[in-house]
Amino acid sequence: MEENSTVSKRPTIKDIARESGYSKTAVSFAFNAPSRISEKACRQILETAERLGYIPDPMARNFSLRRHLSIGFLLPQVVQFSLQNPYTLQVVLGIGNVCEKYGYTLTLIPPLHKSITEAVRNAAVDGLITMGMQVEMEIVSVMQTRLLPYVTIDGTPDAQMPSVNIDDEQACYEMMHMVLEAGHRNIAFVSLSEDAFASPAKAESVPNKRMRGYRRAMAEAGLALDASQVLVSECTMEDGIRIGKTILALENRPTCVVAMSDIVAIGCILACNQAGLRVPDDISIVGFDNIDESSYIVPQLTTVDQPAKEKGRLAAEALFTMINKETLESVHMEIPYRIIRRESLKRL
Amino acid sequence: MEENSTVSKRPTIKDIARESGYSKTAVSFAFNAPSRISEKACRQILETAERLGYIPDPMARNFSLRRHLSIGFLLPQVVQFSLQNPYTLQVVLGIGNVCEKYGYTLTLIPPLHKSITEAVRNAAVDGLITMGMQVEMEIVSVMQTRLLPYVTIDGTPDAQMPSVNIDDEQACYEMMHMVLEAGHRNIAFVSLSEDAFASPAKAESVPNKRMRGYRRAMAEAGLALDASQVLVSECTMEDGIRIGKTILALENRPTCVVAMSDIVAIGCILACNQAGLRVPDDISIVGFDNIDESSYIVPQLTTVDQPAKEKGRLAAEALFTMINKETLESVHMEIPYRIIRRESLKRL
DNA sequence: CTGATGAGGAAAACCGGTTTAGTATGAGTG
DNA sequence: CACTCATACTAAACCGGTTTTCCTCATCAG
Repeated sequence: MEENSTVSKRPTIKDIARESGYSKTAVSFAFNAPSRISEKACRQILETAERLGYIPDPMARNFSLRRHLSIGFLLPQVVQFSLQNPYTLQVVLGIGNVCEKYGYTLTLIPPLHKSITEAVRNAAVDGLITMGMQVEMEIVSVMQTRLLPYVTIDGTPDAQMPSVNIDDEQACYEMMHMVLEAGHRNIAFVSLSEDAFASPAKAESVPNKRMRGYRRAMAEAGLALDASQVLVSECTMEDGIRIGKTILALENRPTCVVAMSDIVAIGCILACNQAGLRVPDDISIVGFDNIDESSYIVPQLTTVDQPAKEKGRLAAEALFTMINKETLESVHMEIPYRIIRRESLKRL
Repeated sequence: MEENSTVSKRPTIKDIARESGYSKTAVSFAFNAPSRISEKACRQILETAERLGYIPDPMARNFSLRRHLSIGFLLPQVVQFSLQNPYTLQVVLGIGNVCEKYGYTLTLIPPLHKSITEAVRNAAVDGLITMGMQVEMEIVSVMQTRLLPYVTIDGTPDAQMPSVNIDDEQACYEMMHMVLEAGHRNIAFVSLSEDAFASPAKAESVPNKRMRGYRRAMAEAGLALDASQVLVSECTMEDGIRIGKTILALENRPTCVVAMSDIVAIGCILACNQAGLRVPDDISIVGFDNIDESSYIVPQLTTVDQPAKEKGRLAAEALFTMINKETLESVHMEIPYRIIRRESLKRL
């Protein structure tokens, strides 16, 4: 049943060709290469297009030109958590700025109910940026099969995988060193959970690298490792609060909490406040990331500053280099970090 | 010069058809409707696909199926500012959650260097959510011409434009009323600037609606309007600081600042702190939005709570309703707000 | 034995653009 | 005048899938 009176379809290039008396080719040229047709033809075609309300279908154009004009960011967690984590948000901002510069859109790809692999199979993008990716993951082979350029932030460097990182092991080691120097001996260490699409624990993941830094510092200080002092947290303030409570309930309460994420550290501070403990007088807390909030909160948080926005920027620039089929100057980018000592760490 | 040895192309459905000895149709069925072919054929085809590393081209599929599986969010400002504004971020989160639920991606569309109109013309999405849009804007006619469903948040309701709003005029009026009740007579009002893609000032834009609430409250209190007390700010903390400094430099310094955005209000608080003034003892400051930070900051901010995430959720749900060609229950959604009185407003 | 039915699969049309290859015309050149 | 060349344009192929249409063959009821 044809109802083209009510369900009016958009006009296509063919309609404009017919109506204006020119060919499809001419119409295409009128929009994309006006110099290749006469002024008169161009004018007539554009006028016809205007009259019929013709706008070239972006999907058809992109399909024909084999491009998407968008790059994807694979959210490490559900949307809610990913963007609520200020660190991740800064990364997204860094990526977004570069997209803007190149006239691309930024597609946020949540792990679909189906699976993250399915999401990557279907992603309508020219390239992907991921966080915490390791080369053994299934999605890596999907991206490779699709010949889709990709870069990982906070992932495991590999010949197959361009990456942007800081020296996580050393950063964590230095932080621990500072805490130990300050006289702490009973320290709770709050590690990061592996990401949503994590594969079997891999020696080179960020959580593991930091863990190595932790162990090294502990060993150097001659301290034994105590499994009950190592906890794992999601990267959310809620989970930080939960972890904080857990720590406060430990038999042998630590004098310092070293959290691998500021947002978790802030959650711990809140938990302490709720429990009536003062930071840092009753307990010291340090974090990692140096998000903006860390300098606002009372007490100001001791943390490791890592330039999140810069990570995003570098990853995106690298991705565009690959999209343009140029070769990367360096496949593994390591950028500097900085230990920032503030009020939340007290000398014992 | 053919270099198919190195520049290997991805296999297409045709290659799988040839290689497996079946037709393109059969291959398509193997992936999308296995029940329509024999088990044996399906097995052979999938096996061939696996062997050759075939993944159906998402672009081609989407093109053929006339869909994108993505909805767009038109960033009201450059990426940097949009997402750094916690209010906007909450809106994005609300939208993102819904996308996740429907298995769609969320495309962030920055105003391209070209123009925002160009961005909308080219957007590869099934629908668009915008902020602060008014029906006279050029992009509205572009979306209509493209037959692209759209919803606006904080825009001007119109028969042509589904919208999600609070009652901005009344909310602002009530806030002003409370400030006047508290005894303030010398009040600085910090209005919002119109959005990036603003059209000629329209009576019904959010900034204007709030301004009406402001005027009504002032009139009721029998106060004359003083143009020097009305300022306009970008929605960034930096600009908030700038505005704060400007206000402190006014000859006749106000006893209260009413800002139309918490992030600006917070900027004002910082400016006061820097100038050695205490809030609210030396000057009261109130905001609008009730972002999370407003309850953390010292002093806690008096503000209007508007459910940003809920706005995003409603807009996205409405958009999906339209994408599915169902009819909206209500085209103009107005949701409740709440005045929240906290420390930053002092009774004179 | 015959005709109807349904399953399995192939050919071709289609989605809406871009691009290649090619044609007709007129101007310029030796 | 014949030949080249540029201009302005068109027809058809192409991008890689999906979907419609149709064909063949086996099965089964009458």
